[in-house]
Amino acid sequence: MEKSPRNTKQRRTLAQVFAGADQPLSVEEAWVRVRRLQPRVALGTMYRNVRGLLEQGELAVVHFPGQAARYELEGKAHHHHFECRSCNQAFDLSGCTDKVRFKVPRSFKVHGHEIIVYGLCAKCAAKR
Amino acid sequence: MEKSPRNTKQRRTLAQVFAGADQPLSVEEAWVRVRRLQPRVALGTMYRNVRGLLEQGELAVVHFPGQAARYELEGKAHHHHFECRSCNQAFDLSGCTDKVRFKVPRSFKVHGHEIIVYGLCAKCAAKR
DNA sequence: TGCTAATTGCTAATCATTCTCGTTTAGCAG
DNA sequence: CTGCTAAACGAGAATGATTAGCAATTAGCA
Ligand SMILES: [Zn+2]
Ligand SMILES: [Zn+2]
Ligand SMILES: [Zn+2]
Ligand SMILES: [Zn+2]
Repeated sequence: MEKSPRNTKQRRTLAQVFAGADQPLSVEEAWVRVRRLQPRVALGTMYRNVRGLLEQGELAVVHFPGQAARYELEGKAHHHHFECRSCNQAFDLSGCTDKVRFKVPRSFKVHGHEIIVYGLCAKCAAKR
Repeated sequence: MEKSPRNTKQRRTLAQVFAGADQPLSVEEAWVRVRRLQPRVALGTMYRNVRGLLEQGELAVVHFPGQAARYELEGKAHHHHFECRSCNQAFDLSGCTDKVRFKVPRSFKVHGHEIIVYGLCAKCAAKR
């Protein structure tokens, strides 16, 4: 009664690209890399497969305000991100304040949270 | 040499709507409320004026992963937001864990942070 | 080798947001 | 108060990211 996700060439290539990425990739960024290994892949297929891998828990989504969604391999420990406002790069921040309980009314049900720290990365901070 | 922003009726109404809002509003949500006070306002004008108020520092933007941007009056005390995953509404959470220090490398320059707590609001939590 | 449903490529359709352009109007000089 | 002009407006086209529809292709299995 389960689904039977097919092991297609394009899905394999996509997973391979994410496995070899050193930073979260947008769907189009991933598309560019996939096409280097296998031309003639449709962008729509990228979106479909990213969603598939996401649902299978193989990818995690990383959102940066005002930008297209990016994805990275799932499986890292709970962590958050730092966004450089100059070069726009994203960095992983290990750990979490754990105290993310806030004054959420008791009638609310908390599922999780997301934290983004903004600023300048080492390189960009040095330039000024 | 400065700009001369005109005090139009639609800009006034928009500011009034945000002043009376108890939660961050998307441009379309604001549009609905504006039209209750003044019909025949174009959506494009909403976007124009939101951007204007934003640039004048009268509004602040709040981003929710995968959703349209929301805006609220600038100048409130430091706070964060709760997003209901059922009805999609945004709620203000007062205060902050303050312990948001993380292990950001000392060479990085921190400007600020954003925290979003996900879950179900009181109403939606009750329905199940 | 053959069958069939999952997947693909392509295109059309959404959604949020911006842009264009002809018309209206706030703000100001006369 | 009257006119002028550039800012702002309304309507709708354009853009960029993402999703949906559909006929053709193909992975997985008998
Ligand atoms: Zn940087
Ligand atoms: Zn955390
Ligand atoms: Zn709710
Ligand atoms: Zn805070």
